[in-house]
Amino acid sequence: MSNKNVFLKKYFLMTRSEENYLKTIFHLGGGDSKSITTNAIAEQMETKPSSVTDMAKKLSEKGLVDYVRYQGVSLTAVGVKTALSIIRKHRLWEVFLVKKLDFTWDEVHEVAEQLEHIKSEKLVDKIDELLDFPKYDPHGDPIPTKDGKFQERDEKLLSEMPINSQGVCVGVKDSSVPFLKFLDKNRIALGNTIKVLDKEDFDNSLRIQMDGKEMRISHQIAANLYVKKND
Amino acid sequence: MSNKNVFLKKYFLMTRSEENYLKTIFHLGGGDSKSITTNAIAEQMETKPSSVTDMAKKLSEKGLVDYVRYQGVSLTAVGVKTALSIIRKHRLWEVFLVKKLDFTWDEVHEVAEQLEHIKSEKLVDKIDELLDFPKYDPHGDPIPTKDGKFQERDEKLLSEMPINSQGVCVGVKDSSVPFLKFLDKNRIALGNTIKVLDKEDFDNSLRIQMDGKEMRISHQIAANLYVKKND
DNA sequence: AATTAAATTTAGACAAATCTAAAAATAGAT
DNA sequence: ATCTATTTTTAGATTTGTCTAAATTTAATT
Repeated sequence: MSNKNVFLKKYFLMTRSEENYLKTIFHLGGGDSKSITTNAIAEQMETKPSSVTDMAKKLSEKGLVDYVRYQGVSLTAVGVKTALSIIRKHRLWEVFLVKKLDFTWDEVHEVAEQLEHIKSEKLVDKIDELLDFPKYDPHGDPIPTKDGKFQERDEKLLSEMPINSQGVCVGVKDSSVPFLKFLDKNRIALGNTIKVLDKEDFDNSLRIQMDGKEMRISHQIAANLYVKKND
Repeated sequence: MSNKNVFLKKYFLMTRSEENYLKTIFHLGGGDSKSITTNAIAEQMETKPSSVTDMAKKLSEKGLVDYVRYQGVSLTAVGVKTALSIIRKHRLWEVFLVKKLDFTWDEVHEVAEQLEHIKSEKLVDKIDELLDFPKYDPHGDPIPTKDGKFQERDEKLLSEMPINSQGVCVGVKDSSVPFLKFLDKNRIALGNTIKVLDKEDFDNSLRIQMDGKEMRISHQIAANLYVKKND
């Protein structure tokens, strides 16, 4: 292997495992120069803290994270950029699966976890174009742009909306399969307009109007649905 | 890990490396119970014969190949089925890249090498459906069906066609990037009708008619183009 | 400030996939 | 039938990513 390739390998080629660590650290908030503990990362990734320590050293060597022994890790600028590019791929693939291949929103995550590691810049850009440059994935999470910008959402949890206000359902906080299946079964989908009719003091459940018909939902549901206020 | 998962791991979950070996053995003819030498496999995969020996033992343990020391390997029925499912995925993804994302036929192979390892039966079937169940990939190679059937092509090399016969260009024998780029540059594409006007005894070059206009091509080109005889 | 509990790291081991160098088996030529 | 030359395998080492168990550091409590 030539010197040049050694350079490339060390600084540009990411293994699947390294990519997964970066993604997890980002999701735990390590992009805001906040230190994330090895324990937190281990728990999230269902691995052991000692394995995380090993990887922390490796990513630190590569300049992707700042790592201080016993203090945890945070992403460097390059680390953030790399994490965002993986998240971008993940979310674009999710949109593709739902929009082009009729996957339901609880089926997409597992497959996208694999597809996000495919290495081809042209492929991602073309998928983006095919989907007409979507801004949000099927769970309502924003898709980072090619240059790593994140468009923030001006949204609220349904549980925080005042009585008589209304908005469009734009995302979920909990994207676990059981929750998504529950939403499907109750015909709650992204894009639906929801109006808060009443709140029950006793259990914080809500009476809402959606697509003309009234229904009652628990606080637990309302606290996991993001709504974009109409006005 | 439960007993059941151990079973699943040993007998169903294939690593990327295992899949690549099976695919290579199939392409070298190991599907016809012909023994393929470790040297041939090593050369094709750009690895060392000793590595192939290790993998041969492992695949043999799993019942995917028959391996006799010093004699080489051939695929078992299960091995053939597995190889075909990988080849099916590879070729479907190639069609997808060309038809839906405007990749050129010399760009698709490298990306398809990655995509072929994505594990989701639903994904493959849906891609197949989206493409309207194509029978051939962009290089003219047949796509195995879901149940592992291979439709054979009734085709000839252009170099073997008699004078004054004509046919439709359906595939390439050599699918290297330089050859594919050459074809692109000379406007030779799958689907074109080609008529053999004359053969030159001296160098075996051909005078052909394609899309109304005449041209001369070398024997080397003609010996790498598959044509389906019209009548 | 000392002690204890919790978190984190180190040291050493393991499995997968590869390699090199040496040993063994096969095939071809005389 | 024997002797080479080639092919193939073995044995042992390496890298990556993981683990367990022990040691170390930090944080919390009194």
